Amino acid sequence: MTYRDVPAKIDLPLMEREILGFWQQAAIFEKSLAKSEDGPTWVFYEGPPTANGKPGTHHVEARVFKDVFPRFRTMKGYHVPRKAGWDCHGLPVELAVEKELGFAGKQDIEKYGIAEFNARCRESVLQHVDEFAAMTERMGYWVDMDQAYWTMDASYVDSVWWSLKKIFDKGLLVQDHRVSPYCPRCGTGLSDHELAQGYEDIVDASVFVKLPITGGKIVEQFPGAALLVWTTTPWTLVSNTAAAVNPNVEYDIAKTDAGEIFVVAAALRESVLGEDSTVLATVTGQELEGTPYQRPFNWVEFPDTDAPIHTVLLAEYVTTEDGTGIVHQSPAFGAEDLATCRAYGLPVVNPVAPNGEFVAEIPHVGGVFFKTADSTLVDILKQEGTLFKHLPYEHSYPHCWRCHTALIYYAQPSWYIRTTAIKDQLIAQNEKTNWFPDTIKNGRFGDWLNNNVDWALSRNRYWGTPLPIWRCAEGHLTCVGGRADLAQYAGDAALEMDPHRPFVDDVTFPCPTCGDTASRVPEVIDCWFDSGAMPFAQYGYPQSNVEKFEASYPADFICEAIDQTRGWFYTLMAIGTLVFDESSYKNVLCLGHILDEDGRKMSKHLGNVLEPIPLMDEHGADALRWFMAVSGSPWQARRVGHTTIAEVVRKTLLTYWNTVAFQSLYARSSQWDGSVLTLDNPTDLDRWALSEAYRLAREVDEALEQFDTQRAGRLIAEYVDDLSNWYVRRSRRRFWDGDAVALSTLHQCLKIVTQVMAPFTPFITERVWQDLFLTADVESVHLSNWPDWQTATIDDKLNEQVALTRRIVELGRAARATSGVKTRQPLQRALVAAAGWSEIPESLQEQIRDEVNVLALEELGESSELVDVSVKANFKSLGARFAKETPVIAAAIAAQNAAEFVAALRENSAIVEVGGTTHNISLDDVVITEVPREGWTVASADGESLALDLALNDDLIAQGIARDITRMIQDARKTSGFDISDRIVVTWSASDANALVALQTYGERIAAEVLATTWQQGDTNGATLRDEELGVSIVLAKA
RNA sequence: GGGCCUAUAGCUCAGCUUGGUUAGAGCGCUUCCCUGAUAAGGAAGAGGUCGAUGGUUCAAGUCCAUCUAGGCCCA
Repeated sequence: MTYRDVPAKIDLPLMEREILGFWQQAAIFEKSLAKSEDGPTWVFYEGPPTANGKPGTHHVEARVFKDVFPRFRTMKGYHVPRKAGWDCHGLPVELAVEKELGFAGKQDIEKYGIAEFNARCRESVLQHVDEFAAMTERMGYWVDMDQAYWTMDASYVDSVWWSLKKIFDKGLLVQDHRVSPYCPRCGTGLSDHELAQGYEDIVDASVFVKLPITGGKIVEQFPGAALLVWTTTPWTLVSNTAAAVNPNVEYDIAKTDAGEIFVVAAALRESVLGEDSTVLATVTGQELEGTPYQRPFNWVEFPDTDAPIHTVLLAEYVTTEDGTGIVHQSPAFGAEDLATCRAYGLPVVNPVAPNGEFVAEIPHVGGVFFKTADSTLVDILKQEGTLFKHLPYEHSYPHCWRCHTALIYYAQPSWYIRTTAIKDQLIAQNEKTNWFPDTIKNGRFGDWLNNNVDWALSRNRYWGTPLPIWRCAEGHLTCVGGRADLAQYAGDAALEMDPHRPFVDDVTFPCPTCGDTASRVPEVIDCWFDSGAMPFAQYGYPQSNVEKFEASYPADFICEAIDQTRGWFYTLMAIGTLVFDESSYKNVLCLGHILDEDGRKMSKHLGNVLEPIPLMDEHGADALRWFMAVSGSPWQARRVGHTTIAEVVRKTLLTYWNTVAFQSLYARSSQWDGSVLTLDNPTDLDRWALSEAYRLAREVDEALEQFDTQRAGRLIAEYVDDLSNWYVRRSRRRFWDGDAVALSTLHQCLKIVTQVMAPFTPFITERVWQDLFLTADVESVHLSNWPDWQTATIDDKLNEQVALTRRIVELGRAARATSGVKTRQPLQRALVAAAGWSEIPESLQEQIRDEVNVLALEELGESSELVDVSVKANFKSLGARFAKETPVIAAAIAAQNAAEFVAALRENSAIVEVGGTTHNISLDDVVITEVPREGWTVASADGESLALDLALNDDLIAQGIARDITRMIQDARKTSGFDISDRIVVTWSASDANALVALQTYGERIAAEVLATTWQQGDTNGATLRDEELGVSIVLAKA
């Protein structure tokens, strides 16, 4: 073991590239897995990024956390396999390819050929995966990309099919006609996820429409009465099927000042009909049920039925928040409408074709795009006198996020997973899950589960896992659980088949029920099912790797950004529960988003995207990683920019590096190489530094157990600062002397910091390990074990004493600053008052004397003629006892003669009298502050004080001059380019009497300090080093 | 429109769970000090109506309500 030369300056990005080479060449990641093979497994699942675009900085964020915890756990002895994964399927990939090929829609794809189109999709995925791989490697995210799972792999599809068959066999995979958002241009339904991206603010016509009542009590009593409905989608009036009211709401039958009679919700009457309207009667919604009315357009034919078409229905969801409290029902275009009308057995009529146009046979609007038809329809309503009011209505309406076509809520056949059937189970699984932060569990995610709707699984698209259901003309369904299963029905050719469209579409077989030919249904599945199936599909389970899967289910840890709440976090839990009756993860870390420097979301559109690789090439991957993990809370949105990243580098990483360089410099200059540690006779400061290092190892350990990287990072930063700016600063002399105990102590402390930092900043810590700590047994910091703090000595009392020492030093510096006497001028004494002072060991007092540059320290407390005592209330203690009376008691305490009061308190307990009542006051009830009397230079804070005696004498002055000269020579050594260990010859002369005394009296001390082997008074003609103020001239030469 | 999160110094953020009387850190700024880790380090200062309003309390940055602004998710 030898210390290598550590340069004071470091090019972080350059160093990182070297380390990447080392890791690869020495296979460190593989060794870290092999080393921990016998340890307990800590299961991590990689959420596959969608390979449909370039990676962004937000991908780095998630990957930092996905790397920190596995590295940490590995150092703690766990085995943490990390299998990479790529999400390959889905509309995003298709759209990217469509754009590349300049396609306008599905017709173009079919013309081009599905096989060719899907081949292009596959290529596109491969290209983007390469970019992700490059980013992943550059940032030092250790994940096995050679064994990555790809959701488009045949074995993966086999597993997905297997799970779908399990769900199908439970009766939970069903086809249904439901209303879902649908893009007429793309010709497919959209997932909720896609929907969210496409809301646009638009202005629609909102209309109040009269529906004349055609029978029943109301119209008998009030002839001409009409229902009044409100809608923002006039085009749906064509297929009006019913009107719905809330059974528990009161409705007014009211007359407008124009003499018309309407039924509207009582709560909305004034706002809709005007304040002048008069109420003729009031009924409940319940009483309106069954009231027949005349529909606005009678162009659509309804099938013959006994169901109550064009009457009033009851529906709890109707509110009186806006509109009229009566909702027009068109079940083909609204999920709630459909549910309400279904309950009454009403038929679903749909005059709009899948391309978004009204079918040709509809008068006036046949062949017109649904949204465009609004104005024509409003005009007709106006002409017929059934339009009551017409207002522009601004709202956000979903559009296709890619082609900006207005979406239509559209009833169409789709395949669903009936997740509502397992809702209670999902809620129970969520209860067992640890969320970080905890608020997601019962908040965002819990709400989502409570409002669970069935999973719309199918997509009428091309590049996706085909839905493995075959259907015959009779409608018998056969769900196939993999290619092997398919081969049972359709022959062995299926075994080797690419299980994508169009190949799978060509496979037919005799229906097992009736023998008719069964062919596959046309749909593919939502790609979110693919990623949610990764716990087993990544291993091709159950077709292969059965043990591997069983040993790694469920996961101990998953981590993604918060937008995955309803994405991957949900699909993982849902599929796990559907297939294995158990959620697939135990702990989930939910990250906040990364924003730009102005707090805006990063988007291509705004041009504020930070590209990860250039960012890391500028600041270093460690810097970016440290920033992500430590700056701010992981689960809160955070701003990232060049300045903020540069700052963390300077503050913590460079301070750490400087300390390492310091250690290396002095160890090497005294031929100390770290092979033998001498820790036998440590100083108090040595004991403190080591004790604090082990405390750090413990506290970082505890913080990371709670996934709290911010706390861990703050602890590390504090320790690095303590080590550098207190331990090293105070121990410099010992390092100059090559003190083996000091070198051993700093060696050990740095080793511990290096280890606890390693999960966060794997590059710089590896560099340091190679330079200082490399041994034959442990060739990488990432193969080392977490520092063993359990058996180490952590001395809390010493820590408190050092903390007090440092506070006193701060007071000393503050007093120096106000005194105007330079710190280089020694002073005779300082007086200190602080609780616990009497126990401060001599060695720590020495630190204070040295830092403050005084010859002696004395305790202030006992010499009462020098001190003023003040006493004030401790509100926390008094408040608990006296509540309302606290302020008067506090005032009474302040009014006491402080000196006598404190004396009484210290004797026993004191008494204050308020309004004739006496109260016992104890020491706990007050805060006592002792400050020196006037005439001293004093600094105090929080009841602790230091006072400087500013009196000077000749000797003190001489010592001050000696120190000035020392400093002058040291400066000259440096500017002359001498090495720190060069010995010198000093020739001096003095023109000032004081200086002469100082040089004579303290010459030996100065000589020792500046490494002078010869110290002589003599001829200094031509000296470059002269100080007129001091009256000193000096000639330096190398010895 | 609904739910959740956030708002503290010029900037980036702690503190809020468990209320206690001078609200902190880092960066930046001014002045000074120290100096063989030195393109570092330290001290002092300027800079805060702790988003707004109201409430609870002897006491509110901290608890409650409402509002405003931003973010996220949903509709």
